[in-house]
Amino acid sequence: MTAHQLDATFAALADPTRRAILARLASGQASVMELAAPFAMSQPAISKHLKVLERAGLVSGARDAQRRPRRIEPKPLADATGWLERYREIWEGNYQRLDAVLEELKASEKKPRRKKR
Amino acid sequence: MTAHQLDATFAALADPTRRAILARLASGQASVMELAAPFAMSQPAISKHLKVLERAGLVSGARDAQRRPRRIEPKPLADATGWLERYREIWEGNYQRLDAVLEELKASEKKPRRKKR
DNA sequence: GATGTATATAACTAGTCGGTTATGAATGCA
DNA sequence: TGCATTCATAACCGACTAGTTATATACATC
Repeated sequence: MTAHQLDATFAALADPTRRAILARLASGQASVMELAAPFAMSQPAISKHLKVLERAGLVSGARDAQRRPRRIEPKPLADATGWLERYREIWEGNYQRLDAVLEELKASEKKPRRKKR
Repeated sequence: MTAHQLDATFAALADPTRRAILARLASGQASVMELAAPFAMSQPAISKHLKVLERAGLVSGARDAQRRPRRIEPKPLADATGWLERYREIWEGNYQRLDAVLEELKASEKKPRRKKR
């Protein structure tokens, strides 16, 4: 999983319309018209959002006559979740207190040039 | 947790420099100069990235003389992870086969106006 | 008080984003 | 064949992004 893929995945997730589309697709595939229905937005706008999602690999499309039903692709979403979870335990551990301790250590082992406030 | 907060969080994560900054901060707080060191990028560019991270609430800054050491803020990151995980089991469950079944059902209960391929 | 260091801010630029309207292409149906 | 439906694409626009250089601010040190 490359950095570029993560870029595209998180960028795709950074828009409420696209997140809503993904949420809708989580409950099953849907056509463009079906996906567009809930939004006060033109059909081409939805097609553009779908293109962003497809370019990120989060969604794929089949063909059924004129319809292009889309479905979710779980893999890159799992990768993005995985990236976040790699750091989760560190983030949620109480390292802020540890930071302070390390900072004190660093400050005292060098010549103490910083003034406390 | 509002949609706007999720927007800001995912947008902040959609840049490799900012993800690297977060990864660095996961191992302890750091000053701007320390954060800038690994990148072939000017100091103002890093300050701007930090501003994006702060505006999203992912990072907070203290003050220590001229230095502005930053640390990670786990809460909004946990919220974003939470959003992804809400759908994870659906995404990863084998709903694609189920989609097909549902589609067949829908097609057969209405007048079958669609032609199979 | 002068100088150096760490950081922020301003002004600028090129490129991307998210929307629009208009139009075209593929398909099903009368 | 002709019409309706579904969807994509093109051209355009204003706002934002990610970088730059130059400069200002705040503080420590000499």
